[in-house]
Amino acid sequence: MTKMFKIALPDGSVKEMPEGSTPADVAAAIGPGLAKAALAARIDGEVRDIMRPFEGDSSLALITSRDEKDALELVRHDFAHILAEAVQNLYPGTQITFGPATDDGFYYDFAPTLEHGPFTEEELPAIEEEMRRIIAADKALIREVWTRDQVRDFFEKSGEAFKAEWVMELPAGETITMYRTGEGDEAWIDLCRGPHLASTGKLDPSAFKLTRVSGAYWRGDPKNPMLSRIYGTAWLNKKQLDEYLKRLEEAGKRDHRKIGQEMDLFHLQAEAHGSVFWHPNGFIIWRALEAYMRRRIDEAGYEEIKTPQLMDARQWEKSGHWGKYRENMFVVPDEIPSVDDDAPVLSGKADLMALKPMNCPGHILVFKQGITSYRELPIRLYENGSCHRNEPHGALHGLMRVRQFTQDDAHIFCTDEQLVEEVRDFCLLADRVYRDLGFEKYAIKLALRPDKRAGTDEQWDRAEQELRDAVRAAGFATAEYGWEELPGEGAFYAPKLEWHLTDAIGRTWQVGTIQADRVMPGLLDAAYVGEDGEKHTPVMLHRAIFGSYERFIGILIEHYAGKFPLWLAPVQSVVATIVSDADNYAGEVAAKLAAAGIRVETDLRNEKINYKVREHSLAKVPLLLVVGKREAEEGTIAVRRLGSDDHQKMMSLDDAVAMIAAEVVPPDLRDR
RNA sequence: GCCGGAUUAGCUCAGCUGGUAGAGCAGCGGUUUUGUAAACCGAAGGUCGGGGGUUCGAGUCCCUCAUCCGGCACCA
Repeated sequence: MTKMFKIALPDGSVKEMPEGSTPADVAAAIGPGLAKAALAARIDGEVRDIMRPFEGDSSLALITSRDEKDALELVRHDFAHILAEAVQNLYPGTQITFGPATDDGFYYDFAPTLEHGPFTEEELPAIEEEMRRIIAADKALIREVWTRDQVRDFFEKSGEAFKAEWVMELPAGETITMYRTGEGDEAWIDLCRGPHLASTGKLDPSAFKLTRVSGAYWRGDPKNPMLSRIYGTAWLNKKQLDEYLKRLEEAGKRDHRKIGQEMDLFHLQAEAHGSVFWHPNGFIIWRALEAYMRRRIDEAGYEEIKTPQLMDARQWEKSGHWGKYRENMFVVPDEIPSVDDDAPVLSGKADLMALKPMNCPGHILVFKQGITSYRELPIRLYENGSCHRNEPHGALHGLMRVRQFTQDDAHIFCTDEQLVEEVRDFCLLADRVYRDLGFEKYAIKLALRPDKRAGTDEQWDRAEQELRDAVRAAGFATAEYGWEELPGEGAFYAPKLEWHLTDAIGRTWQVGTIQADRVMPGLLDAAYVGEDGEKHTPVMLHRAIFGSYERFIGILIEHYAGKFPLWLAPVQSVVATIVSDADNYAGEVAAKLAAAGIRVETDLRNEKINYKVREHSLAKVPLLLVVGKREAEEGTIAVRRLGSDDHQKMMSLDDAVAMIAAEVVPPDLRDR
C-alpha cells in the first residue's frame, strides 16, 4: 500500500499526498493557475525545487512571483547556470567555477582557455543570444544526488579542475547535489546546492542583461589565478529590468565626480592622483561642515587639538602600524644623506619619518603629557586630522577613496565604567549629525572579532558586549536602524560599530565608526592614576562621524544630487537682471543680502532672462532673484526657487532678505 | 597590485580598413535691453596622455610608462 504524507498548507488545511509526489502535484491539485504560477516550494521553512518529492509529513508554502525576494533569488541563480551553459556552448574548453545570485542579478566566474583569454564586453551580446536560446528550449532543471567521488571523477574527466578541487573540500559524508539542465546530449551539468526552477522556460528572456566583465581571483585570494567574471542583472519581467536600468542611469547623473565638475567644486589630476584640489565652491561646503562639526563637538565636551603630520618611524613601529601597514604608508627620509641607506628603522638613527596614516598615536602622545587623574576622565580629544595612506591604485575612487583625507577624528580616553555611557552618547551625537545633514535613514552595524587579532577572548567578549549594550541603551539596536552583527569584520585591536548611510537611490556607504580599544593605549603606555593611587590603562574610543570630509562631501553631493540645502549651497543666491536699467537696484539687493550673511552673486550680463534662468538652474543655485524695471521701481524681487519650475514669488526686498537670512542658518543654530 | 576598457580643444564627443584633425557647448569680439530653462553674427582655440618603435607617412598599428573608468583584492 502506498504510504501517504500529510502536507500542511499555509491556510491551515492539510492535504494527503502519496509518497513520491511533489509540491508541483499539490499545486496542480489546487488549481491550474497556481500550478503555472508556482516557481518553487518552501518546505518546513526551506526553499526547495518544486519537482523534489516530499520526504515525509511537511508544511508547504508555494513560492510564486508575488514572493518577490525568494522568486528573484531563484531566478537569478537560474540565470547564472544558463550563463555558464551558454559560455561553455560558445567557448568549448572554458572551465566553470562559481556563479551566485547578487543583489541585482548574478555573475559567473570562468577560467577561459589560454588561447581565448578573459572575456570582453564585445562578446556579451552573443552570449545573451545563446542564453535566450537555452531559455526558449525550456530545458528541465533536474536535481540529482551524487557521491563526492562520483562528482570528482566526472569533473576530472571533463577537464573541470576548479570544480574537482572544490568538491573534495566538501565534508566527505555530505549529500552532494548536481543539477542537470536538459536531457540526453543537450544536458549540461553543474555542481550546485540548488534550489532551481523546474525549467529554463520559467524565466523571462527579456528580463535580463549581461552588464560587464571583470577579473576575480579564484576563491577571492590574490595568490590564486585570476578568473574572468561575467556580470548580469536579472528580474522577474522586462518592466522591472527597465526600471532598474533607469535607476542606474539616474545614479550616473548624480555621480559626485560629474556634479563636482559641473558645479566647479573640486578636481583631481594625475600629478596628485588620489588627492583632491578643492575649488572655492567646494571648499565653502567643507568650511560649512567643519564649522558645524566644531559647534557639535564643543557642546559635547570635546577639546580640539592639532598633531604633527610627520612622525619618527619608530613611533609607528611602537603602535603596530609599521608592522602591519608599512606598505601603505608614505615614508620620507629625515636627513637627505640617509636616503640610499637601507638600515633598519630601529638602527638608533632617526633616519625615517612617516606621514601619519591615522591620528591615534598622536592623540595618545598628547594624552600622555603630564599625569592624568581618574577625576579628569573622560578626556575627549578631537582633530580635523589630515592623513595620508598609500592606497592600492585600483582602490582610488573620486572623493570616496583617496590617498590624502581629513578625518573628523576624536579619541575618548575613559575608564571601563565610563565606556558604555560614552558610546551611547556618541550614538546620539551621530544620530543628530546625520539627521541635520538630511539622512533620515541609516544603519548601525557591529563588526565583531576578526580571526587575526590582539588581546584575549575575555577582552573581546567584554568589548563586544559593551558596544552592544551601548547601542541598545541609545535605542538604535533595532531593525529600523538595520542593526546587524558582522562576524570577523572588526579591526585587529577592537570591535567596531559602523554607521552606514543610505543615499537617495538606496546605495549604502560606511561613514561613522566607534571602536573600543584596550590594546593601543597599552602599547603606547598611556596611563591614568586611579582612585586607588595606582596606574591604570585607560580605554580608548576611536570615533568619527563624517569618517572623512572628502567621502562625506562625496556622499552629500550624491544624496542631494548637487541641490544642497541652503546652508550648504556654495552659491546661495544670484540676483539676475532683466534689463540694464535694473543694474543699480540689483547691486543694492546683493549688498543687502551680503550684509545679512547670505552668499550672493549678481548677473548683470546682457542676456535674456530665459538664458539666465537656465544657466543658474543648471548650476543648481537654490535661489534666483530676478529684478527688472518693475521690481526696481517697486522695491520688490521675484524669488524663484530651484526645483519649483513656475512658482516665482513676488516679495518686498526686506521680506525676502529676512526670509532667506532665516533659511541659511545651519540646522544646529535654529530655534534657539 | 590583478583583469578588462579608456585617454583627441576648457567641457561633451566624432574621426571607417594608416594619407598629416572635426562638431556642439563654454570662453573671446561684436550686434541685440530682453519678464522666468538656450537671441544672432564673427574670429580664435589641439606637438590627439608621456616615451619608444614599425612605416615614405601614425590620432589610427606595436611596445612601454602614467592616469582614469568598471570590477577583483585591499580599506588601520
